[in-house]
Amino acid sequence: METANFLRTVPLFSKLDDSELVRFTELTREKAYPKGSVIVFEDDPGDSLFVVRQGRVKVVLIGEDGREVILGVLGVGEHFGELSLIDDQPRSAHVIAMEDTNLLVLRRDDFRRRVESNPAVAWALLAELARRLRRADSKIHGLALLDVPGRIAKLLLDFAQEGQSETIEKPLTHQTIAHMIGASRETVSRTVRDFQNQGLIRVERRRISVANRPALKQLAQTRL
Amino acid sequence: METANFLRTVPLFSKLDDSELVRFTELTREKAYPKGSVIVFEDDPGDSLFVVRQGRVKVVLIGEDGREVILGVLGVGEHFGELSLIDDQPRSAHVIAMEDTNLLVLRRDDFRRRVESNPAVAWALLAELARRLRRADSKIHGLALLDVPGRIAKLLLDFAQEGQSETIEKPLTHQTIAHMIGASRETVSRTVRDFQNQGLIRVERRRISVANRPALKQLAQTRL
DNA sequence: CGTCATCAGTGGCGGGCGTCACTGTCCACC
DNA sequence: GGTGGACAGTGACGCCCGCCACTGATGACG
Repeated sequence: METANFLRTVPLFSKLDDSELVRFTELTREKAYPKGSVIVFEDDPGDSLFVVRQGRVKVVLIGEDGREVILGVLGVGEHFGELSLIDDQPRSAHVIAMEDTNLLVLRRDDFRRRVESNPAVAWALLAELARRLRRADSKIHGLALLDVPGRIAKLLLDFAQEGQSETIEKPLTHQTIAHMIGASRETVSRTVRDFQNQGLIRVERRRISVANRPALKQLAQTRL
Repeated sequence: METANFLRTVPLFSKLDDSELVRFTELTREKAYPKGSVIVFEDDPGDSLFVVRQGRVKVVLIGEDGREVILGVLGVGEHFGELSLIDDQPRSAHVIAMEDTNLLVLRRDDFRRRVESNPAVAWALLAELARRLRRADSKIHGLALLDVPGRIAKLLLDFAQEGQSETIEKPLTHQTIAHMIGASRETVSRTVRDFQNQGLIRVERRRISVANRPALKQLAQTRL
């Protein structure tokens, strides 16, 4: 089955043997969300885990005045919603589709049973949460003591990292970047232009690539 | 045994039955760290889990220029070091004793074996990581869109929360607060004074108590 | 092929807050 | 009980960056 093959590529499930994988696929429903739709609301009681099958979503906190912070952008193969599933607390953020998106949905009870009967999944889940925690800490680090250029440099390096390549395939608008680093759109605009002029990055058709990695590292490094 | 009784009070272990608890205690070594000593170094390969038996430690990131960010302050009954233990990655931060401190130390392999053979521990660990992740996200939220007074208000409320009372027992220096919220000592000093003058908080002998919770909430709420 | 929405580029203004430099206070410890 | 170290309270200065207000570009869609 096709879904099973897809799940096999997701770290969370990759350690499972075939029969176990099939079990999971059977518990899965696929659902479509048009661009801009809200998939989960903060403070909702949450009882599902979602895996991105196609498209892209953003995890975002929104203040009452409407300002938002993007905690993360998730692409194909990434998942969200496990927190509420683990601790029964309400959802900690909104999740919104950035493009037309298809998600695999897993209900809590089903998932829990599978986790409990299969330590490999529990372990993979722990590893995933550990990874996120490290990233969150690193983000806090950046927000606490880097200026805007530093935060942007850090962001670009983070993205360039996970893509292996020097180029960042995800098209990011300045607005999105701004929300991710807690800055204004205008400042991002100016800074990106500066980076370009200094030859630190190369921009073509809304796609950014890293041109001078060491210099960016420098900026992202606790400089005043 | 005394250590067993202590472990029983720690959420991570509280779900265990007595025999299991005794097994854990047997794997435990107690170690003393004088005030100011570094318990773990960032980037070290880590292979131990620590539980605070007595005293207080801070989890801290330090930039090359020496500036630091405090990710958290841990008191009696709290633990750290599980990340490296889960994913075999190097430690993600320094941990430093803020007072003379006693820690229970658990080696990785021992702990892993116990986790694998006991789903209750795995589940408790998941819950703990989930809790931290939520807090980290909330911190990111604050750093990204609150000004310094807002961040301080938020911090005070967070502390007042977990202590149930309106008073914060942990004596926090302005410097420490500053490092926790990514601000300068001077600004914290001035802001605390302002809060006091406005009757939002009460300070006596380095102990802060919340006097006007709603007003603080207001400040901590995505105001400009 | 216009029309509208989304995104980007710029200038100007103002204020929040970091930094520097002291002064003052409180303990701890010899 | 004095002395040094940690902590706290100001004042002054300056700059980063958020906010406002436009002006372009680009691309989707009827």
